[in-house]
Parts: sequence; C-alpha cells; structure tokens
Amino acid sequence: MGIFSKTCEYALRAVFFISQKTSEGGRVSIKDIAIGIDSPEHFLAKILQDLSKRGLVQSAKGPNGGFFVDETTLKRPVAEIVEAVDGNGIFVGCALGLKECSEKDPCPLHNQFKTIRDEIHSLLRTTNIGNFNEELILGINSLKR
Amino acid sequence: MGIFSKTCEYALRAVFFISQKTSEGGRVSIKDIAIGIDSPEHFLAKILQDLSKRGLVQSAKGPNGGFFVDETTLKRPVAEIVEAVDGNGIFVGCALGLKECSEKDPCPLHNQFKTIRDEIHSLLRTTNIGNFNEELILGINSLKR
DNA sequence: TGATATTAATACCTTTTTATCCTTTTTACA
DNA sequence: TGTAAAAAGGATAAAAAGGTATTAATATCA
Ligand code: FES
Ligand code: FES
Repeated sequence: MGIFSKTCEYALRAVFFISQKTSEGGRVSIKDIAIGIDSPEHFLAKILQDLSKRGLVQSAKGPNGGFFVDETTLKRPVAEIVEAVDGNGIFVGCALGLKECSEKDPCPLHNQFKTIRDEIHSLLRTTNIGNFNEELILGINSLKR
Repeated sequence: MGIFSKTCEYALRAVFFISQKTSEGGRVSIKDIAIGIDSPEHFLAKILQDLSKRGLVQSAKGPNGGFFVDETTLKRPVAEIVEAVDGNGIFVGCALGLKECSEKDPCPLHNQFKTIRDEIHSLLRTTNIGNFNEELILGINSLKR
C-alpha cells in the first residue's frame, strides 16, 4: 500500500477528474468517472456519496445530472479530501504509532520524521483542488494507469 | 492510520526495543517486548516470527531463550523492516495509486510528492536498526504511549 | 400532465486484507 | 526424563475493499 488508503487514492483521483471536467464545462457521471480514473464503479459511488455530503463535490440527480465542483470548492485545499477520507493521522500522527507525537516524549524517528510529515501537510494544504485542471486538460498529468 | 501499517509500527518498535535490550546484554521474551512497547502480545508474536524468518531479528527457544539481534543485523537499515512488512509501495509507489509512478506519465502530485517520498526512503535507508540504542537507554527516546 | 429514461443515493452482500487470539512444538535444565 | 519456559504455527475476528440490487429524484417528451 502507498501512503494513502486505496479509498483515499480513488477519492483524490475522482475529485481531480471532476474538477477537470467541470472546468471544461460539464457534469460527469459516476460511470464516466470510474472509466476516467480506472476505479471500481460502485465503490467509487460510495466514496463520492460521502464527499458530496461533506460538500467536497457537488452532485445533481436525474438526466443531465452528475458530479461537478463549484467555484469555492475549486479553491479548497487537497488536504481536506485526505482528511475527510483517511483522517489527520498522516499529518499529526507518530511514525511508530505512539498515542501522540510529542517533543516531550519522542519516538526514535521523531526528529527526522516530523520534518517530512510537515512537508506532506504543507504540500497538501497549499495545493487546491482546481490546481491541476490545465495540466489535466493538456494531458501533461494523468489519472489512470 | 499513520504512514505505516499498525503491523509495521509494532515491528519497528519491537526491533528497536530488542536492539536496545541486546545492547544492554540480554535476550528478551515476547511478553516483555509486548509490555515494553505496549502492543498486543500474540499479534506481536506473529510479526516477530516473520521478522525472524527473514533474519531481521534472531531468536532462541526454550528457557533463557528470547529475541536478540546480532552484530550484522544492528547495521542493517530500518528501511528493510518497513519493506519486509509493508512492501516497497511507500518508497516507489504513486501517491494517487497509479499502477506505476513515472516521469513519463505523472499524476498531478508527482513532482512534489516524489521529493518527499525520496526523503522518506533516504531517511530509512541511512538510519540503521542499532542507531537509537543510546537514546533509548538514556530514556531520551520512547517506544510506548 | 403523466410516462419514461437517466442518474445519484441507499442498503446489503462477498471477498480480501489486516489484526488478534489460541494451540503446538522446541529446548534448557532440574 | 519430566517440566516449565519460550518461540513457532495455525485458527479466528474485524476492517477495508469491492460487488449486486434497489430506491429515490428529476429532466424531458409524448
Ligand atoms: S513521537 Fe513519533 S513521530 Fe513524533
Ligand atoms: S506518478 Fe503519482 S507520484 Fe509519480
């Protein structure tokens, strides 16, 4: 497994995909998202359902419905998706799973790990959901394979 | 969940603990390790069994038996434990779970993520199992709570 | 208006992976 | 050679991942 859970990987890919399609001017169905990011369709549906409840994507039922992201959502940081799905463990948790990461009672890896962990947090807080639309449209970035 | 699996967290804490005890001159039983790192005893047994097979810790059965690490093991990098338990996904895998991370067909997070991922890899390759014995003996570093 | 097709939402089930507990085998030593 | 200490191995439980089926909402058209 990578650094995120599979659920979170799908969530990120899906949101980037929806964001791109929205910026190209259209809604997109679960089916198309699943194809576009190469993920199991019904599992993805459940993930999007959850993100939708949290307002991290928008949805509309019925013909011509589908998922999209509004202006404000485009500006929200990617970290919010990760936090919604995997929690904030990756941002604040101890590398060795101690109850809490602390300067007072640090694990062996603490000093070096904290730096890296903060970089991850910073990266995901400073990039927002709509950041990659251009690159995706141009095909510079990929969301499948 | 943190950056490593729970199994991996226990494995790392256990190996550090065994390493410390060895350097203090003694073998240590699963029971004592479980107490020392605050982990479920029988789950830990399973993990150590596996690490033992791979030669990442040494063991002796029977009375006065227990776990210990030999000289060469002390010098092996921490990365080997992580790789044995969680695989190398965290070192080489794509952040968004694409089949493979590539410069040719990068995901949106690739450029910035690769740097961080390499730092993690580097950190774990350059620190070895015995590195923290002193700090642990002195109580500067902690393996429980 | 009412039927219909389209689409997301919900509920439930199966498989796989991860985490935990219980039993057997080995071994030093009295 | 019996016994207790200890690791190794096997069985079980819980959680994550993935799949199936049904329901609810809604735009469109006859
Ligand atoms: S205490 Fe372990 S990372 Fe801070
Ligand atoms: S392609 Fe995703 S991290 Fe390299």
